[in-house]
Amino acid sequence: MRTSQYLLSTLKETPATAEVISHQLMLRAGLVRNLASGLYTWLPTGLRVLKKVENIVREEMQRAGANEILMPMVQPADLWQESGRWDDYGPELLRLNDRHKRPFVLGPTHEEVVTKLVANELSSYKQLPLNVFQIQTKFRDEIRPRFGVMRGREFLMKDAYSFHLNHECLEKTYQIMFDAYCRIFERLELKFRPVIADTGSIGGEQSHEFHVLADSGEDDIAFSDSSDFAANIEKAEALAPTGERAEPTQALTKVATPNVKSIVEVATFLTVDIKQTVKTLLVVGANSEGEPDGIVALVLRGDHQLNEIKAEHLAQVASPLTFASDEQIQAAAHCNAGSIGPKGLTIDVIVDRSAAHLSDFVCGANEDDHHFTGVNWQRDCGEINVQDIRNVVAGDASPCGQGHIEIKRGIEVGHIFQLGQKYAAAMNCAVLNEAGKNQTLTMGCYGIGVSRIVAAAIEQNHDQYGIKWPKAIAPFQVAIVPMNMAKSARVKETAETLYESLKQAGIEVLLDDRKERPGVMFADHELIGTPLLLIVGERNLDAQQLELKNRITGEKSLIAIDDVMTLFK
RNA sequence: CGGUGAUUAGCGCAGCUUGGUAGCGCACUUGGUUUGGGUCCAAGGGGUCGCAAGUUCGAAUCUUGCAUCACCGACCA
Repeated sequence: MRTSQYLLSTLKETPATAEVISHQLMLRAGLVRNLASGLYTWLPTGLRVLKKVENIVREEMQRAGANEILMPMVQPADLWQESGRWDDYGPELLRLNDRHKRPFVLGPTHEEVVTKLVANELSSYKQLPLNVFQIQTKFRDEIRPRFGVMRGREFLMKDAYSFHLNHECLEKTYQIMFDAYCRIFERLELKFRPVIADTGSIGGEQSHEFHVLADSGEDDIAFSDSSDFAANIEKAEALAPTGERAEPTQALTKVATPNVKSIVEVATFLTVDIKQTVKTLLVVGANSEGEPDGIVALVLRGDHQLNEIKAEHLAQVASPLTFASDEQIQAAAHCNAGSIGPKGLTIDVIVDRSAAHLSDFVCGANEDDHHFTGVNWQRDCGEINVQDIRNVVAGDASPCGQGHIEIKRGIEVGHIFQLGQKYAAAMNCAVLNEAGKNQTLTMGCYGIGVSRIVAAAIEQNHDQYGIKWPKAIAPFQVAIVPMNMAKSARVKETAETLYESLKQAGIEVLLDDRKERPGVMFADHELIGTPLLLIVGERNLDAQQLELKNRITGEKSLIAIDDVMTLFK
């Protein structure tokens, strides 16, 4: 490709709306352009990278035995009603009507469509297992699109779905996909970790996320400092403190705490360690059918944070988690939010393991501007329901039994699930088994955010001058940068000859034939991150040499023109 | 969904307080100059100042409404 024919579209200045480095560089290097909130056009350079990521993913899926298909992006609503997700999915699901007023959705994922497909196509256990995948645009009407293509509303995703007669067979494919994912991210040269994850709205049993480690990531990942345990913080278990709870030593005392509301204020006012306080959160409860019903109290140690995912998995708590309104708080606790405590509440109380381990602690007195000190669970509150409902924090004992927790940020670029029979059962996806009986299939599903990987790769690979692409996904393998081509016939001829021979060898080469000053060219190529620059100039031509510059290492060296092709062997 | 802020040329911004029909840098066009790290000089082109209504002789500027974009939050107990 010649820059004179190419839509390079680099920007000298950073657009004001771009917050994270990958978004800034994607705009500056001319990879993408914003169309509307969360919607991006891919320019030639960005598309080249996107296609390379896509191809690596495709190759590894095929190597793992998956079949590529392509399903429609627009899906009939009745499929979603059949699976139950028409009601469950919420406003992220963009719904629309066709000209006949028939309801459709823009596909945020394809479990329904693929389950329907397989239900129709398969009839015998002999056809199992089957793994199909597609690489396709998804649409999710995100609450808050941000960070460019990192969390766009429209994005490119690889989604695979496997079908099995039983759970053992699913486990095998799940492991094959787990390994395929590791190979993909290794080929992409990204620093990544598989982590244990929650299954979220997709539903199902076991699940792993694949995270690219970067400070700009949106997820907290909990690691053990002495094993390979890693889990999304949503899922990382907080172990109960070891040892017996200390015996009460203090008398229960009610103290006035005028205008003292937050836990920090309480601890400061009473000069106690924040770890000797508990906070009580009131949330909407759930009845035996899982319908929202009543109010439930959740009690945490003052310095801990509620883990909403863990809380909403509890049978007594409504999902999604909803905090009680001020009126509901008054009705349940007879005081304002700043003074609630577990003692004397008539509603269900669920106590976190760490809070349950305290003795002689401080809590609200369920009376405005008053707290209790010297509270003890058994003595003052009776039997309590203890659960794990907090986020782990750095330094906690690792749930794997080895070492302690460390927390890092990650960008979720892949997610694999053991779905089980949720969709197959809802959509009647079954085959005849060996006994000639109808048997519902067991499913797995496996996603990779292809467009997000492009952003994640930049987050991990950049410097002050621009992007430093991993070799496997660089938009071009090499750029030819001629010095003063307009004035020197020799430079022009050498550059052109080199360009032709590289092109013929199938190498992705960009010839910078613009009439620009060297500094402009260098700056542009550093910005878009081409790994190798071949600099053609009068200076070295007498010796039949070129300058070779490595974008990643910054090394400069001289190379004989005749040896250039050896660089690509 | 709540809060905050922004919206003036392709991009980054000033002008608004104190109303008089718009400016700077970069980019772009033309000519010259320069040529191994974002040259320099000169001359140009480009804006219904987000949209609508109002106040006024007169609105980018004041008022009201709307839209879009972005950031923060959704842990206050």
